[in-house]
Amino acid sequence: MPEELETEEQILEAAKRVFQEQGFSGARMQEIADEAGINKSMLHYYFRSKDKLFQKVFQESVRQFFPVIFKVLNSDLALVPKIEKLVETYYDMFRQQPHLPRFVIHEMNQHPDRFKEFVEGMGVEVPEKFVKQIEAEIEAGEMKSIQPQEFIINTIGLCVFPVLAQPMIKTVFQMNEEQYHQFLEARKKELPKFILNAVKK
Amino acid sequence: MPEELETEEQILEAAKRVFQEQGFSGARMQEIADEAGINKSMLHYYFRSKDKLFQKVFQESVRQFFPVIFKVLNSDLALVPKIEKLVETYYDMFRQQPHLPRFVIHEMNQHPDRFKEFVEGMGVEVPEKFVKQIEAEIEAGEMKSIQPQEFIINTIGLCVFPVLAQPMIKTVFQMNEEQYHQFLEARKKELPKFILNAVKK
DNA sequence: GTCTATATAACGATAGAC
DNA sequence: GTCTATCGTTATATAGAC
Repeated sequence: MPEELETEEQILEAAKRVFQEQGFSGARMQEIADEAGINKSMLHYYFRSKDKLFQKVFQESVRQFFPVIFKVLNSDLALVPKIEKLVETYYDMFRQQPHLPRFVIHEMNQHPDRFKEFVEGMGVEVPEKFVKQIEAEIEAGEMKSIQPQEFIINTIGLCVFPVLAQPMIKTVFQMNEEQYHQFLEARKKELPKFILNAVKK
Repeated sequence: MPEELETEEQILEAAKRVFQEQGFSGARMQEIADEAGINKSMLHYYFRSKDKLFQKVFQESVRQFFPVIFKVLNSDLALVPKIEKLVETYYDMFRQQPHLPRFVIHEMNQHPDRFKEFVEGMGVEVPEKFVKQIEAEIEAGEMKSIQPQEFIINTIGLCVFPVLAQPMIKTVFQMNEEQYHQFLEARKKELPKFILNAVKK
């Protein structure tokens, strides 16, 4: 019994690595099997088809990418520590799974309808509490007038883009692996300042 | 003679559409042939292999994505109109080729070494003039202290992300095609303000 | 240059022994 | 549950007629 869960879990972990790196059409069932250290036909025994295995991985990835952040947004923190926490949460996630954001972005654009259906099914909504927090700050004169959705999109974009654009950044600004890593580390502190300045009155 | 150029150009245009939408591994030579209205074997006659055809398309896409923007950055405009021009240039580009940024991001991550070699070969450098402009503004006390590379990355990220995340934005904020289009239009005016506020002293 | 027909390899998926 | 062997399909690529 524990054996069964273990194999299934090993497959899912291997599939996650391969799919996130190569995407659905670039991934090979053989490579997933090798990565999991098992036979190719086991993949079909456990998940029937490449598509079904992919769906599992994709849905789990979406669950990591969005709700975690919305949880932070809807927490009870004040604006400043909340943004700091948000940036930190994202960069911790990306350190462990550097291909996660590109994977989600690429695949949700390949099948937008399937994506929409799935996300609506899992009950992701506009982070209402955060929206109200922003509106309150604006009304209190603490913050410039901005649409909450703009603010959310800008914040997530500023977190995600440097990870998506890693090869470009390394090339144009002539960074090696170590320098890029330092760049991301420094950014954890600089980015919240940039974001908060943009809306500070 | 004009015929030959025409066919080759038709193939490249078709390949551009299919590759940008589906990526290298997702694209099918048959689909490119259909899209170009010609026979499948013509693709090999003109470009020998899928990989060679892809390289052509990818390199042209990279040439669109980067240098156009660096040209704006290195122009003689003052900071404010320069940022406005930059945002406008990107969104004009994305309206014509909505899949361009995702394509470049996905594929440069699939083959970072090949990408680096190619970009270095085409002589893209840090936009020095813009870097000096920012340093001058900071020294004059007009602008908060920020690393020029941070500023460039933030600006491009803020332009690109809403296009990459289209399905997510539509779903979470419940927009239809028309509303998403309005959102992008409004953003052309709002985004420069956001960026400039973030660095204004 | 452009077509049809086909070679060749790769991939997802299944059958069947253990 | 796990393996080996193999089927059926699809993809890239080429050969050869026109």
